[in-house]
Amino acid sequence: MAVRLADVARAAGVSVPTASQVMNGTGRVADETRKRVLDVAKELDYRPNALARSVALGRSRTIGVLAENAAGAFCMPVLIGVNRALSSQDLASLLFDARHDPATRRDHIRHMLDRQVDGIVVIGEGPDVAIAALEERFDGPIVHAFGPHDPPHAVGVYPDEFAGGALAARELLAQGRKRIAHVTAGADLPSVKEREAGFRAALDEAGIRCEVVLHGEFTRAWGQASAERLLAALPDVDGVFAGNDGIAVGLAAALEARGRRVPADVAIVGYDNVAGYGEDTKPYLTSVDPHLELVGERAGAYLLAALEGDEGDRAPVAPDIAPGASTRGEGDDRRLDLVEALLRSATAPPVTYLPPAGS
Amino acid sequence: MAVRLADVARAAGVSVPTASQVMNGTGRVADETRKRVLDVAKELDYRPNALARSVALGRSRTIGVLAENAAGAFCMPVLIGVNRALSSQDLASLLFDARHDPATRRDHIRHMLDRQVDGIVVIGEGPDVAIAALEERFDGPIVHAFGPHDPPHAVGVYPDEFAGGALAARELLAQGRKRIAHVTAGADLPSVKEREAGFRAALDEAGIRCEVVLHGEFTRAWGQASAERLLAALPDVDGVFAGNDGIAVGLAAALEARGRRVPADVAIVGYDNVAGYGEDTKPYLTSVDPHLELVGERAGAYLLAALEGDEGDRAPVAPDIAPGASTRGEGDDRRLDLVEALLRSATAPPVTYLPPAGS
DNA sequence: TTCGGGTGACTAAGCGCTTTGGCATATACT
DNA sequence: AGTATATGCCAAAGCGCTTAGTCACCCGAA
Repeated sequence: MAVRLADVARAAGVSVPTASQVMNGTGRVADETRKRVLDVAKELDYRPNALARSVALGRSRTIGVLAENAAGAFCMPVLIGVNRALSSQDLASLLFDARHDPATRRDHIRHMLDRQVDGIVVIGEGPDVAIAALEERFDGPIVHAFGPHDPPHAVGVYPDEFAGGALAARELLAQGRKRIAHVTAGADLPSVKEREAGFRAALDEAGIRCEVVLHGEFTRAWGQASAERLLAALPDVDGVFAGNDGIAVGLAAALEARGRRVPADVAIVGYDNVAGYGEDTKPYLTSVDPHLELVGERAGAYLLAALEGDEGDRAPVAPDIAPGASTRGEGDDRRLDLVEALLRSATAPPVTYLPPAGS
Repeated sequence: MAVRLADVARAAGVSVPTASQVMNGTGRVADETRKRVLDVAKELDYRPNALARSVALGRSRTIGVLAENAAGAFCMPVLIGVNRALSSQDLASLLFDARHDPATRRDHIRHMLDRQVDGIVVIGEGPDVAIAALEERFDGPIVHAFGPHDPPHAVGVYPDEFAGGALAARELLAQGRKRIAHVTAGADLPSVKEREAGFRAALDEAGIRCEVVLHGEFTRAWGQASAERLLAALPDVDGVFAGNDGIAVGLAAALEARGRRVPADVAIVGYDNVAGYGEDTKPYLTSVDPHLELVGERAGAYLLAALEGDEGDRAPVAPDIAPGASTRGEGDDRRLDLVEALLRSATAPPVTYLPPAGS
């Protein structure tokens, strides 16, 4: 079957421990011997059995990733980032999806601990993960990416919501907007609070007030519904920071329906940059991109550091602005039809797929 | 530290092998002893070390999932399905993302084989995965979910594209449409061929012809551009099957811009149901939903069966129609939904997989 | 009373790897 | 020459678990 370390040792005329030391670069081995072993290993294409190694070492070089809701739009980018960080160090990740279910979540936690994961990344909510893990006598690091954590048992890596709010403000300010509003979700959500605080802070710096804040929910329907209230409260509004892209799109459409041109009359900044993820397009919506991949990558990197005993970097991840037509318009002055704008932005590359021969 | 089987054995006053047999339900153990061991195990909250077990057994109860492009819209649903199937049997999955890079892909294959995966699921392209795995002396099952495979080394589980095309046809027929067209991507793509064949077959059954077929690419831009040609070729077109949702929304918008009302004048059916995935919305677009989660689940189930030595089910996965306003009308939100659909479709990558071409 | 068979536990060996400790041999020094 | 020191390798033990093989025991049958 597979090539074992014993095979290499035999072929190289050394003992198994010596071969082991060569493979790990530990212990004292003569250069000449080392080379011989390495040559033989390469010759035989020796591939160490990571499982056995893990048992001997007591470390699996595997981390568990627990997604609260894998189907959600925010999970994949974070997951990709986590994996990128891990694979750079030959770690692998076991993925579990809790599907918002406490029982499932607990099962998965037990399961990953049974598999001796060295650490845990939680993507999304994951309440009580740290507690549950502790109850199972888990003593590895736990890091939450993009979800609240339970200090002091776990740490978290998050997008910088405050900075994101500030970016949104600066985008509007850069377009010369003065009558500013914020349409967002419930004020009880920490991310909502942070974004709003950052938004206000950046406006303050410029000596401009946020005149209206409407709290609702993170849906397109709310964005649409908010338009009327917004116009009633601030008829000459010329810049809106929407709490997420759903709100932004709903609001934009509803404003257009009421005769306000976007961005000529009202500039709109969204949040999350969902449209921008995964492909290069010139989108309609200007949106704050929280760089979720980077959040995942940082979370993974933090875990790597923690496994080495170091204190990793868990600074919030700086967002970016993804410019779109909803604040910067187009070169010409003509009315921006939402659909037309979207269609104009269609720059998807052609399909260049060829089926493999003979399949 | 953790509780070992030895701890349980000692506390129960038996030897380790006896305890092992109790935990596995193997061997002959007196009922009284069995009960005592189990009680002690529960008492101590014994959790077997899956790693050590794997080494002893030579099976890791872990499967490797290799995504060709995790960031793509089609990956996550499949992945979720795979995981669902696996977790039902206490298997876990190691996730790797090849990112379209052959070198990365090969690295990941080696890596997962090093970790002694019992089987492999490939999501998306994954050319040569089977070959590479074989070269590494891998002898476990390999199943491709939603991507071409290399028979006879691997098997594939795919959405039923033919049936999907037929569904689209029946949706249009059910709405009484007679002047039918199909706007799709390049005829060299197997999925395009299958969908078209299914579409034509179902139309034939009703004695209706597909009068125009336009081949382009899987983009919104092509959908938009196709409108003019479509109207030139078939001015009184009243039903269109679009090859994917991107084409559908582009076409819908362009038709609306030319004064054709959707669906009053022209009904449109898309494919992939990207808008419907992951969130509850009242969609604009009627779309064929290929049930990618189910594809993943079936692929996982197939692997499970293969690991047991059985021949699993690899029949194509039947699609469904996800009804929307573009064929069945209704909804003041229609235009708004179109906007959203466009936003979403901005992230939809082209379909690049092979249908079950008799494999 | 002895023998065969069934029962229920155990000892031994093995999975593939790692680490510790010790023993030769070679080199350096008085 | 004889002691110290360094070098290179290996035997042994260990990780936590599993399986195969063995053995003591108790029973009923002859």
